[in-house]
Amino acid sequence: MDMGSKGEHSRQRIIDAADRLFYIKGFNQTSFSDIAEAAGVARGNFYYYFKTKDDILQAVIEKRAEDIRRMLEDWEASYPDPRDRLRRYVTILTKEQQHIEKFGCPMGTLCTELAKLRHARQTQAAEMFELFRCWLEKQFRLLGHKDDARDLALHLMAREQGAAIIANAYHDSAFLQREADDTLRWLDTV
Amino acid sequence: MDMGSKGEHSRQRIIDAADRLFYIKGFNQTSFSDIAEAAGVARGNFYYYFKTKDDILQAVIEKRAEDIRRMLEDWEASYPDPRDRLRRYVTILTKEQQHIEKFGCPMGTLCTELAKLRHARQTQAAEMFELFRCWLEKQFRLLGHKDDARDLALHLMAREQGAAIIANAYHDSAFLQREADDTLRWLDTV
DNA sequence: GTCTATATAATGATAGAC
DNA sequence: GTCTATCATTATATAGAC
Repeated sequence: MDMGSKGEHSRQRIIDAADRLFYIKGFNQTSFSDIAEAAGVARGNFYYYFKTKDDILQAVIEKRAEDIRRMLEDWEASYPDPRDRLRRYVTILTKEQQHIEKFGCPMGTLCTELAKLRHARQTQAAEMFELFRCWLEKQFRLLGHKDDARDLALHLMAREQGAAIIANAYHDSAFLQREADDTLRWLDTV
Repeated sequence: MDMGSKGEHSRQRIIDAADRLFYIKGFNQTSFSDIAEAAGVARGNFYYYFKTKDDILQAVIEKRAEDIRRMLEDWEASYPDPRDRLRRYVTILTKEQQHIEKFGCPMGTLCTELAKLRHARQTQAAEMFELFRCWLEKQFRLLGHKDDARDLALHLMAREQGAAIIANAYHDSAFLQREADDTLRWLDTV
């Protein structure tokens, strides 16, 4: 019941800063000093909230998952038509153009990095994908797809990831837009 | 003309070891000690061949580019039909299943990491993609595509990258196979 | 809860003997 | 061309005063 205390504020600031830095610089390339500085917290005080780097990674993943859940709920409330919901998903590429071109997809790049690190939180990070997969699958089911709803959801996610990788490698946000348009056309045929 | 000397052997062993480790562990996560150990070279001796970590990254990128060029030449020699050549490209996903599931695509993951590091060799790494893009574009042109050959090449690359990301995140090589099959069907409609 | 100071290990990189 | 020894820096992590 002490949510307004300085402590909780510091904790949240650390998570927010880590979330941003993990995306921009990568997990392993982000030091405690980087996070502490960005959060405006003394280095030593850091360990009052997070004992290990694994702890803060876990907190960041949980935060991102929560953000995703909230976003999907918003979309579901805003768009009654499942097809419009799927379209909204594709439109991430358009709305996040600038970031994707520079840093790729937050989910995709984190999972890629954790896989190479053979990090214990790898599975947990992949569950961010699962949130999207389940939600997308549900929309495809509402459109009448039974056996292939799951495959369609995974395929749609793969398209977004592929577009993000190429756009990031080439620093080409125009390509991102073309891929988004192409995916929207594909959606109409499904 | 001294290609059989011990020196050149060491240099090549270092490059080969770095190539493998950069793929498996990532560039920044691979230390000089890791490479030296894997190559069977003393840590100090390392600097006789490569002054900085940037130097060895450059050498690895050049090696990978050379491997790609050779592979594309082989494909061109083996398959007279441009459509078969495009199919061969898609089949990478099948042949490299095991590696992709564990470590993703060597090109894609390296470009992603260098982008986050804001590394100077980022552009050079992206030229590995360019080798594929040019070659794929040429095949699409041979199939009669004029204005959209370039876009088709980029789209095909994005598909492979997307499949690799999802397969890596889920450690699911069966998905990789389904995406490969799906892409082959798409190729038939182009 | 917040801070300074510090321990400890690993990193990229150098110097110099052989 | 190969090696050992070492420097400077940075990283994660801890101790303890306030």
